[in-house]
Amino acid sequence: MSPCDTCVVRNRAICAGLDNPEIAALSTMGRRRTVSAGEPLIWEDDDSLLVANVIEGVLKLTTSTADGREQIVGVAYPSDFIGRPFGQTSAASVVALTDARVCVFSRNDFDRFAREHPELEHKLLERTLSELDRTRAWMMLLGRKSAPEKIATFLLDMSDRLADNGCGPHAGPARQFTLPFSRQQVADVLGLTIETVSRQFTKLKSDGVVALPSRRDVEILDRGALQLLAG
Amino acid sequence: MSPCDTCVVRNRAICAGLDNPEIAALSTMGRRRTVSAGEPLIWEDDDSLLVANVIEGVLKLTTSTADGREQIVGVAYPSDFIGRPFGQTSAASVVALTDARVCVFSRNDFDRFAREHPELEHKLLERTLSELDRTRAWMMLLGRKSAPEKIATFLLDMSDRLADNGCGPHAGPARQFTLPFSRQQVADVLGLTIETVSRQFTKLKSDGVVALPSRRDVEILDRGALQLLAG
DNA sequence: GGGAGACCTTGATCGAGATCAAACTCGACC
DNA sequence: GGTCGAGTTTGATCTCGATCAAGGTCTCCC
Repeated sequence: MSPCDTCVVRNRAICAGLDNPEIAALSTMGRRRTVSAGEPLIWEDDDSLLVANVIEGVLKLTTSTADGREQIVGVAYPSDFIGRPFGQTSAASVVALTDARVCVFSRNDFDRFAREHPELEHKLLERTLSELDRTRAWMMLLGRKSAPEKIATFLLDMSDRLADNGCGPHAGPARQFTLPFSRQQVADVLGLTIETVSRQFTKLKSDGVVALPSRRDVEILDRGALQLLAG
Repeated sequence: MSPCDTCVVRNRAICAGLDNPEIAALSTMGRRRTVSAGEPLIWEDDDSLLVANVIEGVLKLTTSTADGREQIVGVAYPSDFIGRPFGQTSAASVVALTDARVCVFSRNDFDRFAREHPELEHKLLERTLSELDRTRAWMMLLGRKSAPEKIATFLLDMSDRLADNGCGPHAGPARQFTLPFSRQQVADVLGLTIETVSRQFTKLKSDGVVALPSRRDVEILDRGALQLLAG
């Protein structure tokens, strides 16, 4: 397998600020990997000590109870960072929602490299703080919002997240987009059942708030109404 | 107001690894402040740009909806870090649950200082990663656990958190402890109503799983049962 | 383009937890 | 000690979302 050069080039967020010799060093450590939709990102080492960068695609981070209930606790988009440097194994498991390409690093190598490159640690810190903010906002949704509010908030969030996937100028939220989630996965993000999600989608459609041209496609017809519903 | 020297001494987590001149520089930036139970930690600057370290006491981080529903999205114990360096204002508001002492820094000063001291940024990163792990585990609770499971998980979590508040050798989880939360605040942590929390406490008491000598005091009688209930 | 199966929608019913309402407890303060 | 009031418990009822149970639809693959 060749060094994962494209991931360090594409992943501006992680690598910005490193000058060239440092990028070269990071690139020799990373290995590119593809993961098909539905496949887990299996950590190759026995000790489960890997970290990764998303190059392309969307992955979910989930935790489950012993009896099989699942909660999606995070979603990783291109340029996002996956894994848990500097500590015990993260409890979450990672599964690709779409075909994905990632750049994988051994955790030990990555940790050592990060310690030697403060600029990388700084980027990682900013990114982790942002993720924590987002996660806390989601706690509000899970603990206190009703099903209609959850669905509306979810659609607005997806609209924002899927807007700036490309590299162009920030174009604002997307009016139409393709969900990387099945109905069950939407339920697992929102702490609902698949039936409730389906009913809420149907209601939004019949109220003329959204159009649903296909199972995965969403077109927002009345953003104001969604924002009102989102609470 | 004098430089906040005790906070940097006591807060090993933030300051470990900095050699003495650096500690001196940090200590000139921080100002000690006390906050009474129930009082918000009001950010003094107009632009709400402060960060802080907890020296003593417990504080809650909350988000609220427009119509007044509240969710506690984090709890800060001694040595924990509060605030949002390197970015826009965090959405959460901070209120002391007990009388508290904190060490406050101007965000700009702190940011600049952190950028110049990679060891501090590293500590901050480890801490933020741990907090993210904890927050994600809480998402599972909020999204997928039943009221009895939530209460049991909460009590076990409190037992762990309140155990190593002191500086002695790690003594394992506490068998009895004083909750820093009112019933309403427990409800706000767990995404329940106060009535449901009260009923679950009463049930655990009459089942002999816990003793409740006073409103705020808890004694765990049957930890195994709690762990079973926690799911 | 036809069949199979995964995924999704819809309907009927149920129940956990919310809501509404009232009594009780405990500590603070006079 | 008595009173006041916030905080808590307990009870009755209601409701939202879960659960149970069919159908329906899209897509993949031959």
